[in-house]
Amino acid sequence: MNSPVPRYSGHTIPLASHLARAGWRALDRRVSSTEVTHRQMLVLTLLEDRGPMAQKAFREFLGLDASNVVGLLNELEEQGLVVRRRNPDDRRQHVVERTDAGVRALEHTYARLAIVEKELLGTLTPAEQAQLQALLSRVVSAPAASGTNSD
Amino acid sequence: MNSPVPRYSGHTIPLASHLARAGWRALDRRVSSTEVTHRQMLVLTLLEDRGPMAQKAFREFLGLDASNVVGLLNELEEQGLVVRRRNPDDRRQHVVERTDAGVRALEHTYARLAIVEKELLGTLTPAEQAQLQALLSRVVSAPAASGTNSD
DNA sequence: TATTGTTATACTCTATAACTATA
DNA sequence: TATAGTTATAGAGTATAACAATA
Repeated sequence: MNSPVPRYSGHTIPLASHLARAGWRALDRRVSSTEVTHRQMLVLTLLEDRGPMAQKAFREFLGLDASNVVGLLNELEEQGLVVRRRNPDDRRQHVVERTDAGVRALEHTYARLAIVEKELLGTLTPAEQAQLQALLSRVVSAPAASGTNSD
Repeated sequence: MNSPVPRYSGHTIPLASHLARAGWRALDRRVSSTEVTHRQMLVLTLLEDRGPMAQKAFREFLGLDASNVVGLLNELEEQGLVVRRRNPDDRRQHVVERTDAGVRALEHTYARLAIVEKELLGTLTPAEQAQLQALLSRVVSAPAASGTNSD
């Protein structure tokens, strides 16, 4: 089929949403049962980018509710991909850290994601792909787009 | 807070996802009970972009499952924002069309979306915002990124 | 027999509130 | 009293399969 497609009347958020949905669908379809879901990947990625951190931070940076973070970390801990340990300086906090298996699992999933992105972004030149990524990165890094729930 | 933020290790899909999630959250928070949800907006937008169409098309263009489309259209029809009528040439099909109220509701929601995007994309110059939108638009319009469920 | 749309259903994702343990 | 994390629960979003009507 020659791909008639919504234009979303010139707005950016619906376009980003469309790309993200297509990307996650393609990724989860490609990921075997020994690997991680796309939501688990977000958690592992944040740990890769920023090192061990308290659970509170996942809520802030990922825009996830605290109760979701608990469930996601439970899954990852059961699979042996992260560990939770108490912070001795403030025993209310759990410091979350990746295991070696967690590092490997993320790398494995990244390989899958790279394939998906190659397919989805294939109409853009490499330079344009880099440009798209840079623009999105700046937007997401801006205060307003951080996952803050304004609470 | 000075907004430390995930970098997602240089991938595009997670960045698009982050922006989309932040955008929908901000939009739905801003939308009153007399307005439409962001998923309903996608349906109305497709009708605006492409005119009256059968329900099958929503599945293809939006990447939504057929059963979801039914529910979404039920909501919109109950609110009087779309109408379904049988296609006389193929009585299996329902042709979906916006009502005047549907047109107005979409315009109203677009005004909200414009405010949200102004906030979220504010770190980019207008030229960069246009560039981002153009790149996303090309990606989404490419065959691979259409909501095709490969079935 | 194949297709469009519908229903029933279950599973995933997200949000809210009440709770605990620490501070 | 406030904060980090947990649990219970409900609601939104999504996917699968069986079905009715029509082709």
